[in-house]
This record gives sequence, C-alpha cells and structure tokens, in this order.
Amino acid sequence: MRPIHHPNCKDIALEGVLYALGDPVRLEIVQRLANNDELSCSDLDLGVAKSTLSHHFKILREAGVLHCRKQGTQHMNSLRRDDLEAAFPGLLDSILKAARTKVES
Amino acid sequence: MRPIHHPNCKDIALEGVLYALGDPVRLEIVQRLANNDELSCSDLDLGVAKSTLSHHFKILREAGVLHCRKQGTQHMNSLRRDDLEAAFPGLLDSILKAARTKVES
DNA sequence: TTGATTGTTCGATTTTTTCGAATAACTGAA
DNA sequence: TTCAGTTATTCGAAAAAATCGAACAATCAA
Repeated sequence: MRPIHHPNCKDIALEGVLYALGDPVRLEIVQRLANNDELSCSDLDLGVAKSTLSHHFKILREAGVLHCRKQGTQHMNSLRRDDLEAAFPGLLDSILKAARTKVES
Repeated sequence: MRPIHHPNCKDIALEGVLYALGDPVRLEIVQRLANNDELSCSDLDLGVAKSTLSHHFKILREAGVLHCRKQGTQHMNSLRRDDLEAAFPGLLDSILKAARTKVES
C-alpha cells in the first residue's frame, strides 16, 4: 500500500476544499467529525460501499480537510480545524453552521 | 426552450450550493459576479465551450446561487446575495473572502 | 501460523462532464 | 415581413469521474 499523503497547510486550496465538501457523503463525514475528535471508517455507516467510503476519505484527506492516523488496523480521522482556520479564516465554521441550520429547520 | 427555473428561497439546499461552488469554473463565475451586478455568458471567457458554460450556469441557477433575467437575446445573471444570506447567514461572504485570500497570497 | 478486523486497490459498470453541431429566441436592418 | 446576426440552450457522442464487489494488504490476537 502507498503511504498516505496530507498536503501541508499552505497547499490547502479553496477549490479542493469546496469540491470535497460538495458531496453529500463527504459533507456528512465532516459534520460527524465536527462532533467527534476522531472517527474511523468503520464508525460510519453512510450507505455506500466501503471502497467508495475509502475514496471519499481520500478526497477529503488530499484536499487538506482531514488528517488520518494509523492505529493498528484502523485509520483514525480528524478534522484539520486549525490548518483550515489558518488557510481560510471562518470558512469551516460558517459551513458547519450552515449545515446545522439546515438540520434544525 | 424550457422556461428557466429558480428555486425559491427556502428550497436552497446547502449541498446544492457547495456542489455548485465546488467547481473551478463555477467558483470563478461567482467571484466575478461578486464584483459585477450583472453578467451575461458572453461577458465571460473561461476557456470552456459555450455549451459547457451554459451547463455551469444552469447548475448555479438551480442551486439557488444566481438569478437569471432575459434581456433580448442575452441572459443577465446576478448573485442571489440576499436569499443566500437568509438561507445560510455568512456563508457566501466567508467563501468570497476565502477566494480573495487565495488570490492575494 | 491462523483467523478476524480494517482499509485500500483493481477492474468493470454507471453516472457525470465536456464538446461541437444543430436548434431556438430575439433584434435590427433591408 | 423576411433575413442575417447575436446569444444561449439542447442534443448526441466521447471523455472523465464515481461507484461497486472482489481481491489484496496490513495489523493484531489467539
């Protein structure tokens, strides 16, 4: 298997972030990570094949939205809140807020 | 030709907006509309076929991001700032700000 | 070493995007 | 009114991307 890659902070691109969040499954993943420090793929049941879920995590990872840490057989994922805040101040918060707004209404 | 459709304010969905903005051509269109009250398709030269551009405008329109007004043979497009602000307060501003941040750096 | 668990990779299918050509809607001039 | 010019959409085919199940890889524990 190839080593997993994370872009460094300054290489996080807005287009990549918006593309990553512009998919309902990936947006759901990000919302759940906003409420949980770390989640593994197996913590999520989003109605897609596990190969597809793996693909979604890769998109999020390579966009710089989340960080992945190997722990045994599991891959623990967490939001790169600080890096995103540094790159695009206020952006993640406003999107998470918008996502909550929608659910509440 | 079919009549053009715009979702009403309460039917603007976050997923649709993020999906619409998660494409470089469409993000560029939105950025330009942020600086110009109205633009027609012919005002933009973004390096894609005109049929593709028409498709991008349709995505943005149906997501509720912009409004289209026919004026003769032209279709004048404008950002639905107020409706987006009502649906997701602060969201558009933070994205436009992020887009500017990137350009400046 | 074996079996169980967790994810990734591969190949095929389905869906989406993109393009150029044809069509439609409108305007102004002849 | 008809004809050419402008603007944008629609159509059908080709290219690109997403999705799935099966096979594979990595790790741990018995």
